[in-house]
Amino acid sequence: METAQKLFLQKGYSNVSMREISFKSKVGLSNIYNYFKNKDELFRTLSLPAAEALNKILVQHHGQEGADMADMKSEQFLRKTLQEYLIIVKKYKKEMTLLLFCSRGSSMQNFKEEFICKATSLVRNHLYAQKKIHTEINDNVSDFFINLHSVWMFVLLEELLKNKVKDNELEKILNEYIRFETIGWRELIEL
Amino acid sequence: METAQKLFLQKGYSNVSMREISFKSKVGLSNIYNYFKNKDELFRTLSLPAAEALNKILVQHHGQEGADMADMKSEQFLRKTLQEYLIIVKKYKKEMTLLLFCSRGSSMQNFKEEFICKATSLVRNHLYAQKKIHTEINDNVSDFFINLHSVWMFVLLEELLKNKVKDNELEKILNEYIRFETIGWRELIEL
Amino acid sequence: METAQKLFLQKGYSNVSMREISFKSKVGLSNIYNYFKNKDELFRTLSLPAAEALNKILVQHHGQEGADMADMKSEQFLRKTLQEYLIIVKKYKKEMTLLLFCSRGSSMQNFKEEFICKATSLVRNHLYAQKKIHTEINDNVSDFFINLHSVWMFVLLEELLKNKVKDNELEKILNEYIRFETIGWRELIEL
Amino acid sequence: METAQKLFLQKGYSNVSMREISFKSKVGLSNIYNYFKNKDELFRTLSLPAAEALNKILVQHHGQEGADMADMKSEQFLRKTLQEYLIIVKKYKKEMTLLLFCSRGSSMQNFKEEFICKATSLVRNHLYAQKKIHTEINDNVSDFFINLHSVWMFVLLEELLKNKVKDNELEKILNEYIRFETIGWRELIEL
DNA sequence: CATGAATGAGAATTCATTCAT
DNA sequence: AATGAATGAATTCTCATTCAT
Repeated sequence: METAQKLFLQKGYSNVSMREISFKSKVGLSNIYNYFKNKDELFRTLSLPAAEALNKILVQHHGQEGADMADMKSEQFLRKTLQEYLIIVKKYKKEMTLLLFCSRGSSMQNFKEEFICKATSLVRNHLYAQKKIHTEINDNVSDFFINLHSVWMFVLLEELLKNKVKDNELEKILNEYIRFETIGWRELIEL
Repeated sequence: METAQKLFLQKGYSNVSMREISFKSKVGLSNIYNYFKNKDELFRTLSLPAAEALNKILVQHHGQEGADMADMKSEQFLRKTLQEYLIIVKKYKKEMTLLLFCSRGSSMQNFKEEFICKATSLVRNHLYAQKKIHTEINDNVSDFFINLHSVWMFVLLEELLKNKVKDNELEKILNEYIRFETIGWRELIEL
Repeated sequence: METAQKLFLQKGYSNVSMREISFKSKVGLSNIYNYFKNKDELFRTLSLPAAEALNKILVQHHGQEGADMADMKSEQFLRKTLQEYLIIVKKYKKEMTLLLFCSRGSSMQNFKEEFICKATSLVRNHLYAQKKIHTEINDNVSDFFINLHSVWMFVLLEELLKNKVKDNELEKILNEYIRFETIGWRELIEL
Repeated sequence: METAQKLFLQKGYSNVSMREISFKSKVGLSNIYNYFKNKDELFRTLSLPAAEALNKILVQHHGQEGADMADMKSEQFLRKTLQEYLIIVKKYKKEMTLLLFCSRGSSMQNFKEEFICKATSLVRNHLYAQKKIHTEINDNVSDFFINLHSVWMFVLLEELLKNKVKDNELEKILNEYIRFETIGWRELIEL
């Protein structure tokens, strides 16, 4: 599994052959198949923790909707969400990288797209809920733009994954991001 | 070439075989090799216009630096840059898609990353230049964040490529984007 | 195809590997795949003539039902049917053997069973039609027994395929078979 | 053994892997090899009772020849033989099915053919013996036809094995069969 | 009596590419 | 400019069997 992880991280799912994993790990090729049914299963096992963690966030956010969201300010909501993501990005760095950058060809290749899709609709719902409360909000923001920002937040995570960012830098980056987003949205929504 | 383009767009470079291209185009398999040395060359030929157009923008921006950039305001600069991109995205829609989404496995697979890298450093230089002129600017913005925004602009283009956006929507989206970015940067830079 | 035919006849579909066919035919393993998509397709191509010929008989018999069957005597019907089978058994000896004895593992493995099933229902219909005309017939023959005889006729063909029977013997055998069947049925039906 | 039996019955010898037997029976894969040297031996053990019972019949019939067969009438002989077969078919239903339908790939795959061959020669001898006693018999019946009937009887057993036949049906079927065969042979032999 | 780990040979199939004509 | 035939290396996966403990 170690070897497989290393290779998948280096070359991506499709460009790593079972032979190579076998050879470099010194585990007999057929022996691998005693532990993993498939090349795909091997990969899935390796990236599962990241996938589960991400899905967990989604589920939790679903639960939150309603009651306590009423008085939640945009900025706080954003910061909280980000922190949740950051924790798992830190915890499952390699698994996350596997899942987001190295899964093409595997059965996980659509995970990212689907996740963003779900996450976006969550954001959209959050926005709609706020509109109902704060009726003065300008709801004339295109769906495309909402979706774009959802992708952007994901891109932020991806870039954090790619670049090795130190802890003190991280805080600064996050503050920049939150300030940027907050003021931007305020401008658009004409709050 | 038509057939190859269609197939590459549908499945991505690695998942299209020369056999399939030959079969569906009714051009003899070995005959293809009379025109293209490689599968890779075939793909490169197909995506070249997009690559060239993107590079051209980069070169032009290099030339621009200095003289007339002095009095260029951030917003105008952004709008102009965007327009340049949009023109080629519109003109080379398919070639662009090929280049950005379907090139994995080919020798063009790193184009996107490298391009963003170059584009980023251009943006960075622009910012540094502005700092020298407008000394009141707060230059305490992390490189990571500058890079992030460069990626974001690219993501915008990608999303425009993915989603079929009508011309009237397009204008709205761009305005949202420019307003958002402008106010965000102004906030960060404390202008 | 020659080599494949020989090997399939000797060992049956599953026990012949593409490697062996390649090796013994001196046709490059991958080259075989330029002509046949599959091991299965190779086999199907080889046994197709037999399958088509058999199905053709079935179709023809369907057409016959009704009008002219009224005055057809059992013996004549039997003889005619048999002759039709014999012609194709003779013509497609190897293909037939392939289809009936060597197809396990291929997509043709159920052909025999399905064919017998269809053939049986044809025989049953013939019998029912006769019952309506000759009301004195004892219709108290079990379905099992009718089915059995359908299988038996097929077994006759199979045995003819297995044993090398000379033409003069063949005639004798057929006469024995027809006499046997005719008197047997007459006895059971109490005609 | 239970699991193996079930699987072999479902899929046939070659299409069941030791892994699957091990997994479904919850007996460690290598532990199976403590009891059975081979996959083949496992299968043989499972189908042995059927094979032995069939062979036993053959041996008994060998002994019988001569003395008491003199005054045995064809019909009685047939009925008696059939009953012997039916008893073991009933007793070793599963083992028999294994042996006759699921043995391809194992060392028992030729059992059926060889058994029929032996059985046929026994029938032939019975016929020759009768010819010597009843000199008025027409001995002009082809060997092929004799063999055919031997196969047919086996096919009867096979069909009984395949179709679930109730006891009352069984009796009727057997009577039909015996009447059919008796009158048929009488016709051919011109008795 | 049982287990977990390992093995090596072999299976079908794919693919980019080449070569002679 | 085109064709048909061929190639060789690679890929994923399967399976019966063995071995040390």
